[in-house]
Amino acid sequence: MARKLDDLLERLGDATDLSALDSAVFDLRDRYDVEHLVYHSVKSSGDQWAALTYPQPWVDAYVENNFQTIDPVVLSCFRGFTPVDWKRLDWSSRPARALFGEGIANGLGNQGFSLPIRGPSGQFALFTVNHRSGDDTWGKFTRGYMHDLLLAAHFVNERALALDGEGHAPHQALSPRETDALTLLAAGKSRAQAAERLKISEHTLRVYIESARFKLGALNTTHAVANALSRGLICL
Amino acid sequence: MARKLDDLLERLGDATDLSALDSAVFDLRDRYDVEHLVYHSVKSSGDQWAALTYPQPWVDAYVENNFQTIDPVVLSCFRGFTPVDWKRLDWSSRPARALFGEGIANGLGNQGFSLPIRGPSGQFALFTVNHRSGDDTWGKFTRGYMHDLLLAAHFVNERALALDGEGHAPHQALSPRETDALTLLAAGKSRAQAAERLKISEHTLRVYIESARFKLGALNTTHAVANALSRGLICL
DNA sequence: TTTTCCCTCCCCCAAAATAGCGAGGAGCAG
DNA sequence: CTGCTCCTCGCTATTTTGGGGGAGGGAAAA
Repeated sequence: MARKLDDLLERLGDATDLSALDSAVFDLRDRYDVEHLVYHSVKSSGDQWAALTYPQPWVDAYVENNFQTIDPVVLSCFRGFTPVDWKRLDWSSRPARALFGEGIANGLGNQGFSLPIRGPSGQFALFTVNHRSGDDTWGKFTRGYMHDLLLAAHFVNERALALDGEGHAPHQALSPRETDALTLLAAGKSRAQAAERLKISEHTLRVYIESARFKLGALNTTHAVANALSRGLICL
Repeated sequence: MARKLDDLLERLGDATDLSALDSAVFDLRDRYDVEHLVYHSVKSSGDQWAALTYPQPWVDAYVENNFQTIDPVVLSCFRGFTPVDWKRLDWSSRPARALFGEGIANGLGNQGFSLPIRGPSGQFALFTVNHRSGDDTWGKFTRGYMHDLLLAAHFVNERALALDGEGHAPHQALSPRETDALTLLAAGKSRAQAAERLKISEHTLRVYIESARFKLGALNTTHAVANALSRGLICL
């Protein structure tokens, strides 16, 4: 069963652009005979984008109305790690029910599960399998194909995030002291506290912060820390 | 081949404590006949911990010397999304070479690949496969078992993060305005500039920053921005 | 309906960060 | 040796933030 995936995963590994991903997603949908598959980059440094099989009117409506801010699937995935089965979510709130109804009206299936994936700079994406079936059929389906689709999802996600992240700046390295300084500031220390911790004068610390700011092209300390964090130059 | 994993994945899904994970990791190692398997929670709101088959002396040395701050594997995974093959990393720096030599001396294999995984609150973990072989054997091994082990890795990671995250407060979400404020500050804007951008008074903006600081338990603006970034609450 | 958040605005003053000008020594590569 | 970066320290003045009070309207949930 998993072998059914091998050539596809191979293709994904070699994918150099997003259209290859897109076609892979369509291919996956046909192989597993589900209603829809969606790869959706919810939060990213660049533009949001997606590789999906949803009908365009639904996508447009979703984007225009900023549905991701009320979609229980997105919200739940965003604060979790594990795959989420749609039917275990709380659809009780009014906007959520409206969203679900709208989806059905636009050709979506009533069942689904979604998988959250994160990148190093706060990128956040979803991979969703959408299907039309009763609860028992759906249960059998998830038991049978969950592993396959998760594996596929991870590959799609990895490839997508990698492609998405390719443009990111070749970061300038910080000196050890600069790293120390920014790390302490990111931890909430004031300049005086950080200087004390590093056993140097506050003025010296200031020099490090300024040179780090310069190297990172940052306008102030907060900006420098934010940059360093999102580039992985420091960590909390 | 993937069927070899089914019962293990089943077991993992039901795992309710870390020892179950631990035994699963040992089980995995035996099935695939590799040198070592490592699940390592590098960054987490709680304590760092791991489920691994490395010899204890090596683990102790690693922790004591804070090797994760110079380990190319950790550093590379931290700024990436995709699985990393050890031999494609830059081992040219002196401390890195020393680290590698120490590892070999402690019984580690010379080959490996590692997979980064992230959780919603900035948790960051690694799953590593370590093996002793020549480059060609290793190439065959990765081609043959990569998919299996990735799948296993994801399951271990998901389970581990879920267990790890169980005690953590479901961190308080920021209000839209608070998110806006922190996002602009992270982009290097001053309070005045951010207020202008949001078309509100600077006083109002300050209220948002303060309440965000309070919610995040941050000591100052920089701290709040760093927290929000690493928790994925804002992005650049 | 009441409560609870969220958004918006205002005051004052102390504390902290930023900007500008400096200086010298250590270590390493060409 | 010369130039480079890194590390260390000093001063003053200005700008920005932080902490402490408030207050009212609106929307959504309990």
